[in-house]
Amino acid sequence: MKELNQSQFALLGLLSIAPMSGYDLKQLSEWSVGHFWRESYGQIYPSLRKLEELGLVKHSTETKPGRPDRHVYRLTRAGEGELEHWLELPPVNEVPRNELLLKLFFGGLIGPEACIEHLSKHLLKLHEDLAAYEATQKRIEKESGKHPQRRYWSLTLSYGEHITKAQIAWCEKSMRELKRQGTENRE
Amino acid sequence: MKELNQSQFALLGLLSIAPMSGYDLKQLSEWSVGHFWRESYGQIYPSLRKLEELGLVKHSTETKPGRPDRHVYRLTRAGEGELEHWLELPPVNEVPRNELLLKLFFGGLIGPEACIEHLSKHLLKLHEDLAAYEATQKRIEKESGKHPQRRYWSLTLSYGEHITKAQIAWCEKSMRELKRQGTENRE
DNA sequence: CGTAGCATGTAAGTTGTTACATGATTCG
DNA sequence: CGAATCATGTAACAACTTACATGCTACG
Repeated sequence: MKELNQSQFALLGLLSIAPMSGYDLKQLSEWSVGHFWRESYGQIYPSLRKLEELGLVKHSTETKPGRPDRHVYRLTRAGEGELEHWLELPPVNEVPRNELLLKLFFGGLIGPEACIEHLSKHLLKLHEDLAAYEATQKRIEKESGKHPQRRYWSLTLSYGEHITKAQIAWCEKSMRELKRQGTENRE
Repeated sequence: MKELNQSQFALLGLLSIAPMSGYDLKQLSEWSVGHFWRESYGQIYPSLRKLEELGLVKHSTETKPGRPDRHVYRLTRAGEGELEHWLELPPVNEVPRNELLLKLFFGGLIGPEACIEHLSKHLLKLHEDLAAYEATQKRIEKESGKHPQRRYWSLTLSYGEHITKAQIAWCEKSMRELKRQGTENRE
């Protein structure tokens, strides 16, 4: 009676939106929860099997000529129950590793210029992320104008926007400081 | 000629601050980089061995009566070189998983009250984090008033402060919205 | 005609956590 | 006297990524 892991609950959650194949799960997850949750096929397909063994999902096969078979999974009652139970449990958040910060922490060894270089690349990425959040917001409004959960989806996008803006501010401030330091030290 | 992994570079980095034992590395890392990087003993001890095999660190043993032996590791020239080379490479940042956001994304299944509960717990944690950053800032000033890298250390703390404050703002806003929604729906 | 998309899946390897084992000393 | 701190380490497991394998269709 092994417990499910986070990945498996994530899949149950996505299946609560609509019945889907493994391929669909990957696609949907990428634009919907992709900014804070990623799954690879190497996790998805074996997990779907296991969930089915446990009776939490079941699949039906759709056949179309000239197309690979689609295995469409849907939640069972038991699956819904498990999911809801898990959703109520307080979320456990570990400290995410951040390689940029780690490199900056040891920045003295490579000097301010190299650090500024890392930061400016990061800054570009952040602006792209911001643009992506806006695009996703629009996509949610279009593709699910009526879906009762769209308010919750916006909540998680709003998170992305908040912390991305905060990172932009931090990046710009840090780059200014490093530049100042660089010129001061030449005296 | 297997490449080193992130953990091993992190250890090299910490050893660049001062020669240390595995135990010391764990202690130091917790308060210095602990808000964005964690290592367990299960990684530290085997990694130190491997780094020594590769000639990137070497250890000497300190013996004190009535105390366990300390294996103090220090960087070799080769180790410094490897570290610096890695620091120059552009950092790779994967999307960190966030269980809180995942649960909120599916919040429709448990309702606004349960989501507010999750958020308020998170909010408490965020305030603790903020307090911890201030304490660390002071500790840095005290314990390393002269260390040339302390500006870089402050940079990473500043990151923590920025995104923690942004998260606090997001939490409060989200809680307000969920409360509004909860009362509106009763009509 | 090559590339991207559709669609499934596996195998090998890497990485990481957790719990365990040991044992002395110091502090309350 | 019990708990925390100092200090090392291993074994078992869990989780995750990547590359590979297959093969058809639609598009430019």
